[in-house]
Amino acid sequence: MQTRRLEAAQNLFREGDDVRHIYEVTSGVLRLTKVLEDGRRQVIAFGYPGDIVGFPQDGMYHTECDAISSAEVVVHSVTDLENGDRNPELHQRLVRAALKEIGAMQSHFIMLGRKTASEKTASFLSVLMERTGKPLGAYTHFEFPMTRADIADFLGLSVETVSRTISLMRKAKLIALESSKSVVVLDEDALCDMAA
Amino acid sequence: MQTRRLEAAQNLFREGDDVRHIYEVTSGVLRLTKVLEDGRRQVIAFGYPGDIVGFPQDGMYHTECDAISSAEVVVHSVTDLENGDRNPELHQRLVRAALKEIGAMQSHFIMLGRKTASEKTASFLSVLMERTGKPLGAYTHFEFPMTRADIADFLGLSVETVSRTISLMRKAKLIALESSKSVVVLDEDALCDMAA
DNA sequence: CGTAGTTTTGAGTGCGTTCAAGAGATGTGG
DNA sequence: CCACATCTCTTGAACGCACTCAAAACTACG
Repeated sequence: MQTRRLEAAQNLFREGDDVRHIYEVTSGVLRLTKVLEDGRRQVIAFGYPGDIVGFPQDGMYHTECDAISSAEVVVHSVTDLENGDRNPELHQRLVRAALKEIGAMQSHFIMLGRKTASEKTASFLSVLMERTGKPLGAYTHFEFPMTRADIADFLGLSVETVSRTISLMRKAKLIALESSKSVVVLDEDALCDMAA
Repeated sequence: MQTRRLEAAQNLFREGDDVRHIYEVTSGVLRLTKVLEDGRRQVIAFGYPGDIVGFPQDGMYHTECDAISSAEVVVHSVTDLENGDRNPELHQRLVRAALKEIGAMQSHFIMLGRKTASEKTASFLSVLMERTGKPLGAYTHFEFPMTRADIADFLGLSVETVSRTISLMRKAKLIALESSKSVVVLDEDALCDMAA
């Protein structure tokens, strides 16, 4: 079973590259991005451990993929996704991952299209909390490697709006910041309410 | 091979229903929608002939699916998506369709998150033209069954903005309207430019 | 210690929204 | 077949949310 290590900021694949492998994240966090010619960016997804990235279309990757923290991935042959003969069990796992990806993207759609800046930001923190949070006394603590710009490009907002919204959540005592990338959630219910 | 007919406005499945079948559109147009509790809607995709809808996650549909014109679908067992043993050829076709769906959704993301109202509307008409347009003299003509509200919910805009933007495109002589759902594209290049 | 990148905050603007009203289309029952 | 009700589409006016521009505070790194 082949693995690969990535340093923070290192590229895994680019849009348009031929797909030979798909990757299963085992540690660290990856970022999938699409870019318009004029530089506007959209972060499609973040790849956390357990996620699979690099689904092909017409034999090509359709996003950029970069590590945003040092990370490790298991390398799978794309053949196992396309064909069930070679390794039925792995094949089924990959197909299931693709379906999960579709579901996740569908949820992200309504966020991008129909939620306000506050709702988007609260949803984002809420999901991260569910996925990576650890109890800290009565509260929940988690860290994340993405910058405000990454979050903004994920939510379809400007960096300034993300920062401002997080500041508001701080002032409203929903969260506290240990550093700009380390959060303590003080009021989970209020955070979920805000996510709408 | 089992098929099913749907009348305009008829429901095919709802969010939360157990997935037993997935559907291949053979005629007409379907609409996949997600709805927030307060009524805000997001159209995830339109299902045109050749498209496959109803990909499951955790055994459940994650969108509503309604016909927006009379339509016909081929009914496939969800087993053939999940398992390659029974019908390898069909299985492969369904997996490929799922991957295509992921690619299409990724493109839709940057539209929702990073494009302006004009760019969104032009992209929408542009894609529809590519997919369903027929030559009409030097121009291209096509019709579509979705209302302004459907388009708005697909693009993350208000009905009024969609209507206004289309009116602007009319005044700029990029398009002409035969009726509100029948378009003649007068200047393809300008339309593509506008799509950014 | 200096430089470059990130985050925060402030001020002002503009794009797309909401609210409102009228025109146009579609369908139903008398 | 027409009158009426309903839904869709368009257009106008005014508002407000999130944006851009600008600058300062903070952080990381060589």
